[in-house]
Amino acid sequence: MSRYNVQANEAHWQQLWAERNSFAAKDDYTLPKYYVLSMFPYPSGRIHMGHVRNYTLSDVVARYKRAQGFNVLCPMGWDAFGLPAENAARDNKVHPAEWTYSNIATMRGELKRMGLAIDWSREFATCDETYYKQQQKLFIDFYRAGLVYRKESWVNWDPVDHTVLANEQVIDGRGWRSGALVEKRQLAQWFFKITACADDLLAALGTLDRWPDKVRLMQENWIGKSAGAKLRFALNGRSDSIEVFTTRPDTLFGASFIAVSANHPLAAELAAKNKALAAFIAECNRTGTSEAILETLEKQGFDTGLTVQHPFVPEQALPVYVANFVLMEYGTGAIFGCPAHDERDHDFATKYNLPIRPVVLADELDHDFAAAPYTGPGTLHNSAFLDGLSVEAAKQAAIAQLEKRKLGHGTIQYRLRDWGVSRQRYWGCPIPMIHCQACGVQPVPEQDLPVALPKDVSFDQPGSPLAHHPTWKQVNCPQCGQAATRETDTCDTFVDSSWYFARFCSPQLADKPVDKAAVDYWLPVDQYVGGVEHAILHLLYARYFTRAMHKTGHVKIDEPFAGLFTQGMICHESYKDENGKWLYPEEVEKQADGCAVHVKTRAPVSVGRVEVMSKSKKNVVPPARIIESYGADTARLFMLSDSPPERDLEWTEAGVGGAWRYINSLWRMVSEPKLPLPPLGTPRPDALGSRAEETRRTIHRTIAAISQDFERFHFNKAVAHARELSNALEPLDNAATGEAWVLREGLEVLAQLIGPMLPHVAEAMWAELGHTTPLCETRWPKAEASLLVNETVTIAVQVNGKLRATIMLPRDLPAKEAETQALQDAAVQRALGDSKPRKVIVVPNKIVNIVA
RNA sequence: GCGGGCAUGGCGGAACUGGUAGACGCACCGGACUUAAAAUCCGGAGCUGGCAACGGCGUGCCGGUUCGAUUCCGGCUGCCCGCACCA
Repeated sequence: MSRYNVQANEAHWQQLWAERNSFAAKDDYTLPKYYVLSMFPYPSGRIHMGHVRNYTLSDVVARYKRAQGFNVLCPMGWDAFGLPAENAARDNKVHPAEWTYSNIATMRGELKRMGLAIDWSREFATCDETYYKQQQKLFIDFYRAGLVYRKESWVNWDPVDHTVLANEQVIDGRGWRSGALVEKRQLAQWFFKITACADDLLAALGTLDRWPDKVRLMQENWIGKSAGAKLRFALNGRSDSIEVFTTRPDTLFGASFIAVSANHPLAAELAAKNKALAAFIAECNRTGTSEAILETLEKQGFDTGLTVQHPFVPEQALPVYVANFVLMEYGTGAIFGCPAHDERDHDFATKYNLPIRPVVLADELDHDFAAAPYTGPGTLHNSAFLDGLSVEAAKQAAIAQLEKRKLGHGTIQYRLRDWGVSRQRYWGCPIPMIHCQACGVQPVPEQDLPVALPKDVSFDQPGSPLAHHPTWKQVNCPQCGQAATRETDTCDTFVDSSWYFARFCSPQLADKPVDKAAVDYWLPVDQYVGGVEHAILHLLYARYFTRAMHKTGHVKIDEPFAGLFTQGMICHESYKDENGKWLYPEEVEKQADGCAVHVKTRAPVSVGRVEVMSKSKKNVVPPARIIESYGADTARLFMLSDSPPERDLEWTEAGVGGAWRYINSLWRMVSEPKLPLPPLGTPRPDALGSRAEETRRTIHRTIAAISQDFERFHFNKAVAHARELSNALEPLDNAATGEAWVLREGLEVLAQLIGPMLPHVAEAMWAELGHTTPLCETRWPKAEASLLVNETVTIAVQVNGKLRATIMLPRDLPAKEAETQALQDAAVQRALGDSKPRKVIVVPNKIVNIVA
């Protein structure tokens, strides 16, 4: 029995595709195009199973669309800047560039072994000077267009590493690496004005009909639009006022205090003369922003002794507190507290004995305001001109009155904040700006780009290596020529990934970020595939960046990704030894009794939950090993079968075995066919036996089914349909009735249908069947419409809703006749017994239900 | 706390707009081939009663609409995800 030689075959076809340049996207902009993109990988060192799943999914789409005649662009690149390279540099004394490019080389090799239909000629890494030079140009374009600005802002500061931390890098109030208590500090940072697009980013979500609802909803919540009012409270005994934002202007008459953030300018001003307040503010700033802390944190306030005037009741004075629960980053950093109708305000008022004044009453309910606030709908009371109005009407009326008295105005507030892109790191795109004492901030002149990273840097001391570099930042001001300094911050790596998809359209272009004709043709990406973990940040930033590139004349679209698919994660059982240490799957052997032992020591191993593969739990399987022993097709098949791609997938040895067996049986079907196959191109015999006819129906129904499965990303069903077709071809063994011809037709179609999923074995089958042109260059098969409908149909017959028989009837038989036939069935008669049918429901070609 | 999702055999899952629940596979059981094993091939199988023919029960739980509900509606329960002192 000949076995399919996976290694030789896969190498052969991969080489042939490369030689024939089979997957190059054509720069002929008159062809119908299809742009398939996977989220490009970070070159961490090795390909992991998540990559394999991601690229398999996009590869099926790419190959399917290519077979349909589209000019397909499916590129690959590297999201290559980032902190791990600096950590490697510090720990292993290897330069970040060397570490990164060597990882890229390894991973490129691993990816190529997957047999992906990628146009490798377009590959680049974001750390290539040619790429980040163009990014610097974009940065300057954005700066000139007023989309980029620099401002002082509060940041998470790690006092040990001397660096700013992203919110995600603060764990329980401590730096993720140093473990030091994170402080809040004010620092000058570069920002992209994403909030200016907030409303458009929100509204346009409605046009993204090929995005998962979940992702759109997450972005909607992230943008967090809320309508309300901004209003000023005049400070008693001073000439200034405090501005607050509220979504409940209707409850203004229930106000009993004002609270400002610990970082509010007024708090800072007062703290300068008040040590106790300064201590309180320091305490607030020390507390991290982590959820765990916030949940247990008590509301705390510091009475400033100041009071403000109520805007509608001037004689009423409200105390002003500095409070730990008011965020400087949202609204105006100050609120008015209405304890009767807000949970936090109620907590605060209870603690500090402030009045609770109910102003909204529900009609029927008797609410205990001392115990809890009331936040539902109702009618306004004790509120002067608002009395008797509903909450909604009162909001409008209050805003109208504020505007009339020039005390405030209706406004829209977003949760979304401007995108801070400054990072005090080395391995990133340098922000191309120069600080001049005389001229202020100046962009680097275009002819001086790129601002390249210096090679000679040290990672021994904490803080930014660029800032420590002895000479790099010294430069002359492009405006006045005097000595000036470079910006030493680099860009957040999310900037790099915000436009790479556009660069793939013209990756070698030297003088511009993108070629207009190329991006106008290729963009938007027709199908983007990646993990849900990027549902908010990356996808939102890329949407913003595209708008910014539109405004600066680089592209003419706003939405970069027309279709988005978010795949599930790969899971695996986890294992621990007797000492509670995690073990890799390859260190564990499952025994016949179901118990697991260590391969070497034979010590018992406890089998844990099936969890997302992660290095920390060691429940990972390196794809390279699977591909070496079973081949890329097996790995790909496993990824596609069983679990729908949006769901999590459990990696199991048994599942791999099943995939492997199917690959082999596919090869066997063509290499050792049950019947001698007629030569390629033999015309269909005039007379086919009934089994041959029936098999042809299955063949053509499968074409239709798999085509639809591919369109809908139902790859698990596509695999099932392919296997059904394989099973349907098995019984063909009668050469006299045209079955050999049908077998050939079935095998050819099968090879074509599995081609996008299992490209290597499909090519091997295709060649074995006598074809000389590679399968990947042939067109997708068409189903013969006449074979998609049956002349006879199986009708289910129910008695009182219970299935009692199935009968074969001619298609589209009149209801009356179907009814008669159904009633004559023996099983139906038995089920009816003595009772007479009272009513019969006939659904044509489907079901007859007899109600007795 | 707010927002969203999911729940089908031992397991992953299928069932298009309400119409034969369990396709396809994994694991399992039996048989063939083999000195033996592997590989391969054939067959079985939701649970349950029965030698069988045949019957009962079954899509997390309770209820509703319908001739008919995995599918629609209301109410629970359990898991999962996102956001969160957002004013």
